[in-house]
Order: sequence, then C-alpha cells, then structure tokens
Amino acid sequence: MTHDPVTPRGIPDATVARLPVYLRALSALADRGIASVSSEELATAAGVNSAKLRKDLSHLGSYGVRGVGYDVEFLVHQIGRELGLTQDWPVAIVGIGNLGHALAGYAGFASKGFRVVALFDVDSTVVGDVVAGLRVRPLADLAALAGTEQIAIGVVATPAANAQDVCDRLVAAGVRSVLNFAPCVLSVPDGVDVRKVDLSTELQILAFHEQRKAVRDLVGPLDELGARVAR
Amino acid sequence: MTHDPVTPRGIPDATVARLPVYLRALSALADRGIASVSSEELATAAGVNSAKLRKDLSHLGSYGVRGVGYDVEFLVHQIGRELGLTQDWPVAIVGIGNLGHALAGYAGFASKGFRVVALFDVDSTVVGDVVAGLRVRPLADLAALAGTEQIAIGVVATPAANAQDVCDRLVAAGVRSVLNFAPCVLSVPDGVDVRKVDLSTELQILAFHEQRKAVRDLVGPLDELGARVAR
DNA sequence: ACGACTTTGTGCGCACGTTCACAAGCGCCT
DNA sequence: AGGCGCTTGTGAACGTGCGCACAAAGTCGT
Ligand SMILES: NC(=O)c1ccc[n+]([C@@H]2O[C@H](COP(=O)([O-])OP(=O)(O)OC[C@H]3O[C@@H](n4cnc5c(N)ncnc54)[C@H](O)[C@@H]3O)[C@@H](O)[C@H]2O)c1
Ligand SMILES: NC(=O)c1ccc[n+]([C@@H]2O[C@H](COP(=O)([O-])OP(=O)(O)OC[C@H]3O[C@@H](n4cnc5c(N)ncnc54)[C@H](O)[C@@H]3O)[C@@H](O)[C@H]2O)c1
Repeated sequence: MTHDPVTPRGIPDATVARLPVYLRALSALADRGIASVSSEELATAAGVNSAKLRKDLSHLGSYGVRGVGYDVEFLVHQIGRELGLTQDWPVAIVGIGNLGHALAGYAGFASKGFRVVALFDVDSTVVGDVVAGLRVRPLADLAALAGTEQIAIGVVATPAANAQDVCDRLVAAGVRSVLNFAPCVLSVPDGVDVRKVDLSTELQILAFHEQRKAVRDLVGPLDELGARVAR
Repeated sequence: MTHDPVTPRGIPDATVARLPVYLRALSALADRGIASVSSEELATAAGVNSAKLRKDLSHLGSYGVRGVGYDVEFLVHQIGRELGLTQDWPVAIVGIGNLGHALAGYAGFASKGFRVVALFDVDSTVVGDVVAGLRVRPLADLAALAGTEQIAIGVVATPAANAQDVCDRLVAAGVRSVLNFAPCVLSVPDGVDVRKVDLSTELQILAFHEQRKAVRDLVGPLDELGARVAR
C-alpha cells in the first residue's frame, strides 16, 4: 500500500521529514559565513525544540563537539549524503498546465540535485511547446523515454480524474517515487512511494483552526481549556 | 488534572488532517449517486485503515448506523461543518509570480468556500495586471484593505527572502492563518497558525527513500542476518 | 418475533514521537 | 594540570496515534 511500514535500521520517519529543514537552515548559515552552530541556535532557525534537533542529528552519528556545537559545512555534507543529495535525481513532470508550468520553471528543484529531464502532457495545444527550456512531449513517449533515461521521481500535476492513470504509467515506466499534486488518493504497488501535496487540505485545516479560534474568542477568557496551536 | 474519558470537543490533530480526505472521497461518492457507505469502503477510498476512519468519525459524533454504514450526504455536511466550510473564507495571495499565478487561477479554492479576494505583489511590472479576474495590488494596499474586508487566510508565494516581512504585514493586517509556500520558517505570534507547503522537502524525503531502496536492492536478497555496514 | 448477519464504536496494548533533565565530554583559562 | 563553563548525547517519562479485536446495536429475512 501507500504506507511505508519499515524504515530499515535507522532513521525515524519524523526525523527524515525534518532533515531538509535543518539542511536549509544550515545552508543559510553557511551562506552567511558562519562556521559553527549550537543545537540551540540551529533549532531556533529550524523552528524546533533543541532536544529534538540533537536527537535527530544523533541518528546520523556523533557529529557534534561538546561545549562547542556543530561544524556547519560538515553537517551540511552529512545530511545531504543521508538524504541522497550527492547524486542527481532525474525528475519528470506530467501535466503541464498552470501548476506544471510553475513547477517546470522552479529554480528550487535544481539547487538540491533534482533535475527536470522531461515534461509530458496529452493536450495537443501544449505538446511541442518549450517550457523552461524543455519541449513538452506527448505522454505516450513516457514508456520510450524510460528505456533511455531512468526517471527517479515522477511529478503528477494533472487533474485528479487522470492522476491514477498517469501514476500507473509512471510506475510502468519504472518510477518508484511519485509526488502527487492532484487532490486524490493514488494506489501504487509495494515498493513505490507516493507523497502528496494538497493545497486544499491545508486550507481546510487552517479553516478548522480559524473557526476554533473564532469560537474561543466568543467564549473568551471564561474558558479554561488550553489553547491549541496547529502544527 | 484527571484524564477524563470524554474530552468535550477536542479533535486530535491527526484526525483533523484526515477529515478533508474523507470529505473528498465522500463528495466523489455523492457525485456517483451513492447514498450510503460502510467504513470499510470509505476507508479504502480514502487510503486509510477502517478502524482509524471509524475512530476519526466518532470524534464528530455517532453519525453511523450499525449494520448499515454512513449516510454520505449527511456525513459530507457534518464534516464540512466541523471544518468550517459552511462559511466563506476570504483568501489573499501575496507574490504573484509563477506559483502565485497558478494559485490565483486554481479552481480548487472556490469549491470548498475559499474565495480569493485579493492579490498582492511589489513588482511594478506585475502590479495592475489582471490575474484570474482580479487586479494585482501593491503590497502597501494590504493594510488599507484589511480595514475594509477581513482576510482570513494569507497565502505567501514570494521568494523566501521576503516571506517573513510579508508574513509580518499579513499578521499586522489581522490575518491569523498563513499558508506558506516559501522555503523558510516563518515566526508568528501566538494565536497565528502557519502551515507550510514545501516542495523541496517532499522531494528530499522521496530521495531519501529512493536511495534506501537502491541500497536494499543491492544488499537485499543477501541480507538474512541483518548485516550492518559500518561507515 | 426472533435469530442470523452486518457494521459501528471503542477498550486496550503497543509503537512512535516529544520533551525534560542531566551526566559525560570538550575547550579554555588560569 | 586542574577546575570551570558550555554543549552534546541520551535515558526516562510522558503524550499521541494506530490498529486489533470484540461487544453493542442495528437491519433483514423468514
Ligand atoms: N493550480 C494550482 O494552483 C493547483 C494547486 C494545487 C493543486 N492543483 C492540482 O494540480 C493539478 C493540476 O492543476 P492545474 O491548475 O495545473 O490544472 P490545468 O488544467 O491547468 O493543467 C492540467 C494539465 O494536465 C494535462 N493533462 C490532463 N490529462 C492528462 C493526462 N492523462 N496525461 C498528461 N497530462 C494530462 C492537461 O492537458 C493540462 O495541461 C490538478 O489536479 C489540481 O487540482 C493545482
Ligand atoms: N514555482 C514553483 O513551482 C514553486 C514551488 C514550490 C515553492 N515555490 C516557492 O514559492 C515562492 C514563489 O515562487 P515563484 O516561482 O512564484 O517565484 P517568482 O519569482 O516567480 O515570484 C515571486 C513573486 O513575488 C513577488 N515579490 C517579491 N517580494 C515581494 C514582497 N516583499 N511582497 C510581495 N510580493 C513580492 C515578486 O515580485 C514575484 O512576482 C518561492 O519562495 C519559491 O521558492 C515555488
């Protein structure tokens, strides 16, 4: 199923999800010429508790120096290696509509070793266009391309109605990691990971808490129940 | 404080995060004319365990009928009410670049009561343009608009370098829910919720697992004794 | 009317994640 | 060299979430 039961020996999922945040904070520090950082400082920059940060980093190894902190550049390298950023990851985007255009042109991809190698669509008015320096290909070419160049990550940016079909084709082409922007559940065979980015869900979660806050404002200081902040 | 078996109105965060998924699955069922659904069917459609689904729904109340299942339309209404979708949520988008354009034109907003009421940017080549039927305003107008029409949710789609400043202005304008697309940590005062959508993080998490899978494929079949490779 | 069948709602044990608090370790200063 | 101050790494307590398994509660057929 979509669930990933085993994180082999090692790093908890919750930690893995935070490593990119640490990496970004560390990169920012490195850019500012800062060579060393304490867990307290880095935790603040990453928006987490310092104990959690230390425990997270301890899963990678004992890379800190007691009494001093962590070497920024070294830690950048270690986290990058753990996340697999030392190698290039070829990415294909399927569905070059509003969102697909934005994604194809997104510089944030390349900065971490993600290289957009192919764009696909079915709409004949889009196919053949050059977007962000790449020609949009017909979806039918996906199978052929898979033989030439292995695609590591497939991005689904089509309407929800077509997402499962697109996903199936990606999987058939050997893709084992899918990032899904369509608002639907994708089912994939074992061994394939799907992560979804769901704008609508995020907004609804915000709305829930917003409504909660409105109610709390009415009841106000009379209510002794603790305020909860979304995470 | 004693641990009461029945907490009045507290819905776990994990449940809140799944309600939009259930809602979407239910809406799809309703569109297909299906009036009633079992927890097993709905759970499959939503990609979760059926026991988890039932427990989630039980937090809203006892809306199911034993031996039968849940009334689809009724449940849509209840979940929508709980999430606050019965009311309109005015949304403002700041940063009308690649991503901001896509967001402004996204139909998925309106379908759940999220109404984009204002677009902001600082770039004079963008300000004044009409995007998705709305004129892009200078960011300076934000404070003025806040007096006229309350903005419930602010969407940050500017580069990371400007995100904190934009966020501060949104908060100053009375916004208490922020959806952040910029790859950075936003700090906000108590009472303000921030959720972030981070494409780069998602890709890095996928890369981590992809790398893990690659290693497992190499070692996998031989690994019976849990060989731990020293680094 | 009643029993067989279906499905909900939930108690319970377990695993995971978070936070506190502190000993162990390191550099620096005298 | 040795003490001092600082920071890491982690044991332990705590909280949250997950899923099994089952009794309770309803429907349906006869
Ligand atoms: N635009 C946004 O801001 C936004 C935000 C969040 C989620 N989404 C979701 O992302 C997806 C794309 O959104 P969009 O606004 O870009 O829509 P869009 O309609 O602008 O683009 C969809 C593109 O997918 C192509 N397509 C359709 N079927 C296809 C198929 N079978 N194979 C390949 N390509 C196919 C279409 O030709 C079109 O170019 C949708 O599921 C949408 O719900 C969009
Ligand atoms: N394009 C994508 O697919 C994508 C995906 C994920 C995340 N992001 C992130 O979303 C953000 C926007 O991405 P983009 O591709 O649209 O960038 P972009 O450069 O195309 O657009 C940014 C827009 O923000 C405006 N802006 C800059 N400073 C501002 C300020 N202080 N106030 C108001 N507006 C301001 C700019 O004028 C520009 O129009 C970035 O942080 C990016 O990292 C983008």
